[in-house]
Amino acid sequence: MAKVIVGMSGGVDSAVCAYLLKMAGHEVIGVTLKTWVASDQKENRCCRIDDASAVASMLGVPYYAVNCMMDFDRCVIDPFIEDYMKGRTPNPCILCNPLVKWGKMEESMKVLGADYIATGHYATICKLPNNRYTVGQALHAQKDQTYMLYRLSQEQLAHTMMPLGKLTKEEVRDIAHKAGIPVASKPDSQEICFIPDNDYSGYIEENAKVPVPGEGDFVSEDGTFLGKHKGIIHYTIGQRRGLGLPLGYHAYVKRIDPVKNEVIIAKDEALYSAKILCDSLNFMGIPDPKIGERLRFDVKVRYHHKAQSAVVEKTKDDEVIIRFDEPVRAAAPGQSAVFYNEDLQVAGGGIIREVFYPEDEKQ
RNA sequence: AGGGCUAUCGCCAAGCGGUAAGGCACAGCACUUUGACUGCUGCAUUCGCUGGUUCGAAUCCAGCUAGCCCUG
Repeated sequence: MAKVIVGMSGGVDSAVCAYLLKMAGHEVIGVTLKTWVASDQKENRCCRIDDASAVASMLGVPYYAVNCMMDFDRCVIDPFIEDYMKGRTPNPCILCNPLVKWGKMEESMKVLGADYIATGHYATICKLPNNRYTVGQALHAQKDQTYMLYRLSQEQLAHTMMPLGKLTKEEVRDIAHKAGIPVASKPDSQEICFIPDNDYSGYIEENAKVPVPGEGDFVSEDGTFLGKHKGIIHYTIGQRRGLGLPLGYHAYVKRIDPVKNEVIIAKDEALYSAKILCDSLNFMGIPDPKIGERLRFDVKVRYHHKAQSAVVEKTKDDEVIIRFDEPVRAAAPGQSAVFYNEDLQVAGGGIIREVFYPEDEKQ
């Protein structure tokens, strides 16, 4: 039996995670990472101390709240805002997990003399024949969260447990109800935790430390002026709604040019790309490839994306070029590309830096 | 005052005698621990008004009204 730090958000999943480990005989300690403070505490969906502590006391386990707002601001919010200002589309959760959540839980683990960290993620931790750790797809594929976890280190994975990986959401809720866990019926969280009203641009405008780029031009791919946009932070690649352009066909954002402050508009069929470049790599199920090495994986380009077969070529230090068998739609710089092996385990991943379209290749 | 042009959903806009495209916006739904993302559904019995021609008109004709442009 081990001493386990359970990261408790205040939601059902992490509550059931703690419950299951306790029932299995582990010594459980609940920890909530306080990442940010909402003006209205009720709005905070990823670190509800009141709910989490209620669950902990019901389970009869020690409970601590850990302040990590400074780290969260520095590691998650600042890069998030900077990315948007550059016309990119970041994934805050992907940075938050290894840097803030695991970072703080590892500290707590050491301080409290625990052996493991556990979370309520829908994923399984696997140790491969090559002795490397990785995360494998959850049984409940719809809820699979491996995409968000690809940046965890070997060290972090080695002492992490994810007991929900082999359960469905329904089973988790069922367990919660039968165990009388207070948050059993709490709705699933969604969207980015620190922007509960989902107003990204409003959030960025309020919190940016430098002036937010203002209005500029919508232009077609050949540079024709199509209208005025509200500022590049309002758009992401592949977006259709909210453009306000009556062009007679569905218009989508194809690229964002932060230098010219332009948003380039195209039809859906022009949004497909078979080649992307990634950096900020993290390899999980395999060791860091050598430069020039080519590997075949199924690659996800966004969280809700079915992985597509592709060849990942390591081109230089911390850079890969991914060539898809079939072009993918609306790959967006700032999002992550995650590589899966044939067993749906994460081999690695990186952040998309550049997306190449057929017309780029001709030049 | 004379000449020309235009008048189709809140907005942009097809239609050119055969029984109202499309887009934007809006609303609802689905999806969601990245993207105010995506997808689906709804949205003019009616074409400035009044008559006329026709089996049949938003589409042709006449008059009226309004806006724009040119000439005085």
